[in-house]
Amino acid sequence: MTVVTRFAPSPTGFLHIGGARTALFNWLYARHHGGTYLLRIEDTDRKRSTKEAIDAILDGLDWLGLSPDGEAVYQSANAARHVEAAQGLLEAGKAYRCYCSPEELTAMREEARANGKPMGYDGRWRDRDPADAPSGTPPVIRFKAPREGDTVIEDLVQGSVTNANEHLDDMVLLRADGTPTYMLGVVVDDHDMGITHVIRGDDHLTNAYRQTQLYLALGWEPPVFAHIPLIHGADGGKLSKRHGALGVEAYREMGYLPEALRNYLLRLGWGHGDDEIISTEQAIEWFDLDAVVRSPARFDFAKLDNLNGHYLRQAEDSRLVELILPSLESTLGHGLDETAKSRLEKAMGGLKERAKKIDELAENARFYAINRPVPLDQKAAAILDQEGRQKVADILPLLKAAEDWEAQALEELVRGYAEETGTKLGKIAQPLRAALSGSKTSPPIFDVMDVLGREESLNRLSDVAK
RNA sequence: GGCCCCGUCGUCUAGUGGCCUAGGACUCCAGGUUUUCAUCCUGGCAACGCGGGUUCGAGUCCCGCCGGGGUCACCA
Repeated sequence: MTVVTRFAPSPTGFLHIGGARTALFNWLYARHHGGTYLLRIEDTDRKRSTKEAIDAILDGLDWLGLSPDGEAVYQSANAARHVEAAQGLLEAGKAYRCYCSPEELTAMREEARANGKPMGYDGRWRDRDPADAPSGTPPVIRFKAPREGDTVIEDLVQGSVTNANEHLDDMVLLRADGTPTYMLGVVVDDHDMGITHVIRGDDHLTNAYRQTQLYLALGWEPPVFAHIPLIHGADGGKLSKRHGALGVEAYREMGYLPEALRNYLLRLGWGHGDDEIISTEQAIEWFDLDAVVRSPARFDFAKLDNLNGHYLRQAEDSRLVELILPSLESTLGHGLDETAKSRLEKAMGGLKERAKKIDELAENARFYAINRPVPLDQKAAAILDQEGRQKVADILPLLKAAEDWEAQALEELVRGYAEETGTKLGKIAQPLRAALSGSKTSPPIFDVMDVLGREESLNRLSDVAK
């Protein structure tokens, strides 16, 4: 059997982090088994679905490298097919018309709650004579769910889970306006799309019982289910879009790399021995549902940051330059010329070692791209006091006379000078750093001079020398 | 409230009856390397929710309790 998975978000909000992980697991499972990974937009509720949300989901998946195999399927486009399935059920006596008004339903629920009874629909129209139907009230179509026995799901993550059928009420298949509900839509679409494995958040676990009953009533074989635990916030509470969870685009804006987020998400709820840094190729080889943990995990930015730092150091310099350009240009207020870009690329090796996120990287790189005079931050100004400026002035002639303007040669030059004058290297390096970068920290100072070039370096130093 | 699921360091996890005086990673702390910062290296703090069983032996199996989460729509 060829594996076919799907990620099926509803376009009522952004692609949040839990959804992203669900997509990742579906993608990984399909890749691992040489199967197909599809995307279906669950826009059955037309009123709450938005174009913006659909775009955000598509963009988010694309950024994460989790674009589907083939075109996205829109559930709303299959409405006719859903209605057809419901009609079939009605004709077969497996569904019925219910004329309860919303008010009646609410009253029913309140009474049940007051009496401590299950709050579901009580099935009052289940076996009622159609002749009792009130005129002028369009009915909803409800599924005639089995009332005896149990529904058992052999879930690949949760194991064998059972629910007594008496706990499940008769769900609505077709609304009074004739439109299909999500519950009907998923079943029909998953069947029609040939989905073999339904991997989703375990908030859908109870739906799986109902859906299994529907599959059976329709004469279809249910797919294999795998319900993965939800991701919680740092406080242990539910992390959902309703509680301020962030969309993946927010992580992108915060300066995270997609491969880092993927690695982090992978380790949230799944493990492979002591392995932490796991490449996508490796993940495809190792991933399977049996290693998915059953308890919910909390989201931890500290670990994400650490992972991101790792992937940042691993990334191509040219790619990193492209990534920092937008924020750099916006804080600088102007575009960068080729000189600046090539400086950045040359400096990137030393820069990426010192940042955990893209925004931080951009900030640290800024001094390479600015025009003189270099603004000094507080710490740098303190270093460049009378004495500091004097140090710069003292060594300036030596640097001006340097034959070879290259990191190693410059270092030898300055070290020689330090030795001759009996000064600690740090005493000279810090003023140079402050003058050149405008702050007290930067990549190795001789590398900085190398990247900046003779003219720019000397000019920046002259600016502060007295 | 009914039903379902979960419970190992602060966090993510390894652990499937003896290899566990519970391992790894992140965070934090202390050292080392170093021209700053960061990287890197070394070391340290830190956990089986509680109570009963079963067993020669339990983090691992069973029961109860407690705690957390999910779900009960003409939303998805």
